[in-house]
Amino acid sequence: MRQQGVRAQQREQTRQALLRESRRLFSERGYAAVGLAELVQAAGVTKGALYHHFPGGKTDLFRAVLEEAQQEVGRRVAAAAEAQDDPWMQLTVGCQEFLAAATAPEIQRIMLVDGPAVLGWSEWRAMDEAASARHLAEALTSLVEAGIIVPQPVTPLVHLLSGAMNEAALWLASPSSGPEDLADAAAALKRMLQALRAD
Amino acid sequence: MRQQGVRAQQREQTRQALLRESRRLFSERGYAAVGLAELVQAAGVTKGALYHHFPGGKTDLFRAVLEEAQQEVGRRVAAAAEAQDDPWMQLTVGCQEFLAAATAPEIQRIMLVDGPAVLGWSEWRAMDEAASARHLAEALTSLVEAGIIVPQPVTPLVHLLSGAMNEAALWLASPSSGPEDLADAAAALKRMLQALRAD
DNA sequence: TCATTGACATACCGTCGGTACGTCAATAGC
DNA sequence: GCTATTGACGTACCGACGGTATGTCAATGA
Repeated sequence: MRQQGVRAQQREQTRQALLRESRRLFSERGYAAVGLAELVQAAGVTKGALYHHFPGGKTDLFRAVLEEAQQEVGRRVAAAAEAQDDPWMQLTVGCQEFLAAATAPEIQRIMLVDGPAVLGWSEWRAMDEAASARHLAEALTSLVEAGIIVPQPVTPLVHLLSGAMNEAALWLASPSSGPEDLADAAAALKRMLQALRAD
Repeated sequence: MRQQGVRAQQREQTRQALLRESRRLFSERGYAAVGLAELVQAAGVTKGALYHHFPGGKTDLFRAVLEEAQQEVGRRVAAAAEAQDDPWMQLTVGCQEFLAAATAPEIQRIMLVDGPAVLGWSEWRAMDEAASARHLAEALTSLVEAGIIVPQPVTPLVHLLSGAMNEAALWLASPSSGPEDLADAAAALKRMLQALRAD
């Protein structure tokens, strides 16, 4: 199925180079500080190629990079959760995994800082929903239905928890926090989750 | 004390016009979408005036606007909290007030979306700390010392709660949520706070 | 009264995102 | 196998934008 014709092969290669280099540059210096000239040079192509693959220009390219990063996080969280049998453990382990995944430098800035500003909060939120917040919502819903969590609307909960973890990840990755803070943050988060339980 | 000389009076007037119009434009269309030309025209001045008052240019102007917005929120939260006698009520009422204040459209985008992206998360966080998160930290600290909250490091808590409220405010102000969601979000937040109590 | 300075306005520059157009090889049809 | 077509770019250029250097003129202080 792969490599049907030298044409599509080259195409995919160029696209991947663009994605890879832009992700690196965006995460290192931020969306606004990276120019297209530098971007295409790093990828070994020209602006013509960029606009051929991403008609929307810089914004479109960023959108693709963001989606990639978000889905990576989403997969990591889902995988960690599915390794657990107990629904409650799926929630807590998933949250821990999210904290770890969102702390990675190559993810941080793109997903949590530039994302909302470049694409607007609504679109960012929709993408986040599709990639990873969806899992959180599903986990909470099933826990409510199972009676493990006290009955309540899950949507506000998703936003509160999602926001808490996002900010915590930002803090944990910042120079103002040390490696020992991760445990404290995880513990505090666990306590907050515990508060939702019915028993 | 006010109006010492026609000179300082005009100066302050120009500065306020710049601040007011830029805050309006930034909150309406976002930092990146507003050009300096439009900005200075709306304020009735020229770029020379802008760079005279804000040597750092667009970034400096945004920083001043952000600081203004943050301190407004901080004052509202502090005022609401101080109206309460019970320390625990100070915390909960302060959080509710923050939710209300941060939902205002003229605050939202500047404080929660563009802020971290334009100035970087570190600087944004430092300003937030000085303006409003400080109050949250103090309230939590005194509650821990009073034995009302279980002993634990407060810094992670501050970040978790702050992030939760920020994201909740963003959601509550978005078209994807209705006015009835505010009560649900407030209730969920209250439950999370309740989880911190020792009794 | 006059020199100084502060609060701007004007003119200009480099850079950046975006677009129009040209090029050339890979594919498709005969 | 030959040719028409198309797709994947490269090149040249444009307008707009943020930023700066310089000019101007009234308020201030001696």
